[in-house]
Amino acid sequence: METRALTARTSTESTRDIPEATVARLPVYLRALTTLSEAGTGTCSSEELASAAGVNSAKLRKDLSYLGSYGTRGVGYDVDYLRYQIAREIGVTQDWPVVIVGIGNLGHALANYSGFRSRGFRVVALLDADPERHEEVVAGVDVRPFDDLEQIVKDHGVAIGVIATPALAAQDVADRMVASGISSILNFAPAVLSVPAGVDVRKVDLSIELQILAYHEQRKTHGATA
Amino acid sequence: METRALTARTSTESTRDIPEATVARLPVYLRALTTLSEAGTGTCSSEELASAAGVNSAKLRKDLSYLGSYGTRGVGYDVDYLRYQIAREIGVTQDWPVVIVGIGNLGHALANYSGFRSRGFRVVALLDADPERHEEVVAGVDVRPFDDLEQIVKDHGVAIGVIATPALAAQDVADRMVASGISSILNFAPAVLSVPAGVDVRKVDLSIELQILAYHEQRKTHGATA
DNA sequence: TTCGGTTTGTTCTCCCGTTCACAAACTCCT
DNA sequence: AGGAGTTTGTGAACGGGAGAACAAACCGAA
Ligand SMILES: NC(=O)c1ccc[n+]([C@@H]2O[C@H](COP(=O)([O-])OP(=O)(O)OC[C@H]3O[C@@H](n4cnc5c(N)ncnc54)[C@H](O)[C@@H]3O)[C@@H](O)[C@H]2O)c1
Ligand SMILES: NC(=O)c1ccc[n+]([C@@H]2O[C@H](COP(=O)([O-])OP(=O)(O)OC[C@H]3O[C@@H](n4cnc5c(N)ncnc54)[C@H](O)[C@@H]3O)[C@@H](O)[C@H]2O)c1
Repeated sequence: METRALTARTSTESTRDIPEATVARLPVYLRALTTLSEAGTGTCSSEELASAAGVNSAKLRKDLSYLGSYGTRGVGYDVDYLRYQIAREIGVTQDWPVVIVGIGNLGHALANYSGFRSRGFRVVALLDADPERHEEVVAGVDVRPFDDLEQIVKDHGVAIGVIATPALAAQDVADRMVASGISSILNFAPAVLSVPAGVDVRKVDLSIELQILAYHEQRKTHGATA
Repeated sequence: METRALTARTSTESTRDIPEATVARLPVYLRALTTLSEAGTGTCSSEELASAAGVNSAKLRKDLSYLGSYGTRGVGYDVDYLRYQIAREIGVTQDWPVVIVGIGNLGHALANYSGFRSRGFRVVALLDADPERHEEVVAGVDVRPFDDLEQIVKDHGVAIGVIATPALAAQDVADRMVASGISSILNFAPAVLSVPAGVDVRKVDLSIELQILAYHEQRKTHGATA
């Protein structure tokens, strides 16, 4: 399921491979640190940061230990320093160009989302197959034909693509993205995407989340009435 | 992290507790089965279904075994029968009323999302704190004041709430939801929510997903240039 | 310098999830 | 009826992650 190997480890690199579960939590820590920093906090303990991030403090410390020893025993972590270290590790110290394909209901919301810019991502293009969409300008970016994909990816060095088309079109869009050189895809369409090794796909599926909630909800109420 | 206990197991119930990882995959199987059914497929093997769902066939079989023995050895699974069994287990054979709070960019997209209805969820109310929103009608449902929450939850027996407000308002909205009787929350705001035991929270965070992709992307390109 | 208090980094153990591998069970053909 | 071929359901091995617990390291006061 995961993309492994292909990255030959050079000896000098600090590439200890960070567990996937830890990688998924680093952005949460990053956000918590940003909040703390904006609140004027200069130093924080693992307990405080863990609380702000909603995790166990032991887990937090273990996660951070994969990056290195950035804390001071008896004191805690320097908020801004740790924040930079995590940002660097994730790779959001500089902006990543992103394209969004499928500018319908969801695509509009994504294009208007300000959280992109503030977290290291820059929407360089909005693409849609429907010619009627091509006159529109969303959040300062104009909607362009889907066929412009290759050129845009090449021009801006885009590595990350977002799919917000109907499910039926998702696989085709993914194929075109991969062919254009995109190697990371965030998929909002309720479809299972098939991509070659070396390409990462993450999916966000609203219906699945709701169904998981429904399952637990059913258990709760079922137990109450039984 | 998880809400445990509180549900006393009565002996007659068929409540073998299904692993959380399996619960998260059942909706994926459900969708794959629906697709197969619509394509006219009457029977399918674990291999076929696993392929359609994008998972390992052994994992699929083990997952399904938690529900019961709904397959036939040497043959496979009856698509419609299995689909019904999974739907029943998840609890989406009847509709769940849902409220959405925060009808901005994202809230509009969610309200317009047709995938709700088709998967067992019905949006019974759209709520927003901004009075200027209250004249609007989105997807046939009119936007109402946030203070109507308690009454709507009571009237419709709402158990599931969706938060699409700015991060700063999310905790307040969650508190009001819980106080109103909602016990499952889907949170789109980038904030860590604190809720009492017995309330389930799931979060969908676009920025985190992108940052995880960026991390792996950085590794890929970094390995190439080194 | 020494000592008490604090907090990190890490080890160890346990649990959950994944995957392999195979016996049991079913169909179909002869 | 019997045997060959197919597919499910599950036992067992394995790997990874979560959490408890503690030694090492640091600060500040005396
Ligand atoms: N709206 C939501 O809140 C929501 C929530 C979860 C998931 N989704 C999923 O996100 C996707 C988009 O949802 P939506 O509500 O925005 O749908 P939509 O129909 O409003 O928008 C889809 C857009 O994709 C474009 N499109 C179609 N085929 C294309 C192609 N081959 N190449 C490029 N563009 C193409 C269409 O022209 C349209 O503008 C769907 O798969 C939906 O299931 C939506
Ligand atoms: N737009 C996106 O694509 C996107 C993607 C990921 C996450 N998010 C997150 O989703 C949330 C909503 O994003 P958005 O772009 O729709 O923002 P938005 O500002 O367009 O909409 C927010 C809405 O919430 C309402 N609101 C504010 N405080 C409220 C309160 N206390 N009670 C009820 N309603 C309240 C506002 O009136 C507004 O209509 C944000 O937290 C954002 O970070 C958005």
